[in-house]
Amino acid sequence: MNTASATPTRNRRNRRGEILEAAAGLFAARGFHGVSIEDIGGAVGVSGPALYRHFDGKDALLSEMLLDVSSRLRESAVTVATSASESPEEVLDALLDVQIVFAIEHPALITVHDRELGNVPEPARRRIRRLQRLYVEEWVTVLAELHPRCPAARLRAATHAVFGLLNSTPHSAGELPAQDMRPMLRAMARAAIAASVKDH
Amino acid sequence: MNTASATPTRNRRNRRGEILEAAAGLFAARGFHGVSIEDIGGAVGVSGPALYRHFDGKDALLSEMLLDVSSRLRESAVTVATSASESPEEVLDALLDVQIVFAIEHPALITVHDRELGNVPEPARRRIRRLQRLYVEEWVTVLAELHPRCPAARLRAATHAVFGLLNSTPHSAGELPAQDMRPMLRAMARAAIAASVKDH
DNA sequence: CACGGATGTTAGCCATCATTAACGCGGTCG
DNA sequence: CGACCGCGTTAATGATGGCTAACATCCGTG
Repeated sequence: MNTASATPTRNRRNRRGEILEAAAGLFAARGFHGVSIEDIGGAVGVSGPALYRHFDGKDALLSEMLLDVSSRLRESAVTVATSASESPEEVLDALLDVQIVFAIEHPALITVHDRELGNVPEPARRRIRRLQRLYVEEWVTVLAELHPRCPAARLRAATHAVFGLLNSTPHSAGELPAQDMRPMLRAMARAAIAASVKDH
Repeated sequence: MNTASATPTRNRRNRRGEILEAAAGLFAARGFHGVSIEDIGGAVGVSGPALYRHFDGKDALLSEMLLDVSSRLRESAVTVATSASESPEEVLDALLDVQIVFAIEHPALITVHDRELGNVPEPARRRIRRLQRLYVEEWVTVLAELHPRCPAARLRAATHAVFGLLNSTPHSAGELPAQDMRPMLRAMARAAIAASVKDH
C-alpha cells in the first residue's frame, strides 16, 4: 500500500526502462537509422522530443542499451566462472545457461547487440567492445581448461560459432516453445563444442 | 584481342556488380539506412546519382542484392538435393558445403541477407521470403529423411540454429584461416544436428 | 500557498538524403 | 559524318529527422 494507483506509479518510475525496451524492439526490426525519435516516443505513448528528458540523444540511448547488455552478460559470466567448487564442465554448463536464457528472454536485445555496435559513437564503443571481448575470453578460458591442447584462436572461433547458434532464437521465433528450445540449444551447443576440439 | 586495355573493359562491363559488391560491404558495416547513395557511389569511384544509371533506386538495389543471394542459395540447394544416386547423408554434407562456402566467401552478403529483409519494399520482400522458406524446407526435407521420427518444427528450429552457427563467420573474421574454418564449421554443424534429434 | 523540478507538448531550425533535372562527352552504327 | 546511347557530372528540390526552444502541468515540499 505505498502510493497511488498501479499504472501511474509504474509509468513514472519506469519511463527509461520502458523506452529502452521499445527502442530495442524497433531497432531490431528496422535498424538504428531506420527508426526515428518520433517512432520510439510513439511506441511508449509519448511523442517525439520527450525522450530528451531521459536520454542525451539517440546515440546515447543506443550506447546505454548495448552497454547494459554487454555488462550484464559479462557480469553473469564472471560470477559463474569464479564460483569456486565447480568443475570446468559445470562452469561451461552454467555459461551456456546464461547465454541461452538471455537469448530466449531478450531476442531483440541480442539482435541489436550484435548488429549495431558500428553505430555507437566512439567513447562508448570502446567500452562495449572491451566487455564483449572479456565475455568471450571468459568462455575461452573455460574451454582452454577442458582442452589444453587446442589453440586459443580455434577456441575463439568456436565460441563465436556457438554464440551464432544460440543467438538464432530471433530467427526461429515461434517454431518451438521456449521450454523445448532451451534443452535443444544446450545439447546442440555442447555437441558443437566437443566437435570443434576433436583431434586437438 | 578484343577491345581496349584491361581495366576499362572490366569497368564498363561490371559497374553493376561492382556497385552491388561495394554496397554489400557498406550495408553490412553500417546498416541500410546508415549508408547514403553518395557513400556507395564514392566507394566505386563515381559520385552520387550515377547509381540511377544502373538501378531504379536505393530500395531496388537492396532488393536485387537479397533476391540474388536467396536465389543462388536455393538454386544450389535444389541442384544438390535432386542429384540422384546420393544418399541423404551425402546430400546433407553437400548442403553444409554450400552454406559454408558461401558464408566464408561472402560474409557481407550473409550479414545483409539476414539483417535487412525488413527494409525491402513489399513486392520483392515476398519473393525473398519465399525463397528463404524454400531453402529452409530443402534442409528440413533431407533432415526428415534421416530422422523420420523427429517433428518438423524441431527440425526447422535446429536448421535455423545451424545457420546461425555457420553464419558466424563475419564475427570470427581473422581468428582462423578459412582453410581451418571450413572443416571445423562442418564438424560443429554435423555434431549439432545429431544432438538436436537425439531421443526423437 | 508559492516555488521548483520532473516530465510533456508544439513549433522551428538546420543538416542530410533520396531523387530528378539539365547538361556533357565518347564511342558505335547507319 | 552525324545522330543516338551509355554513363557521368553538378545543381536543385522536397521530405525526413535529430535536436533545441519556449511554453504547460503536475506534484511534493518548505
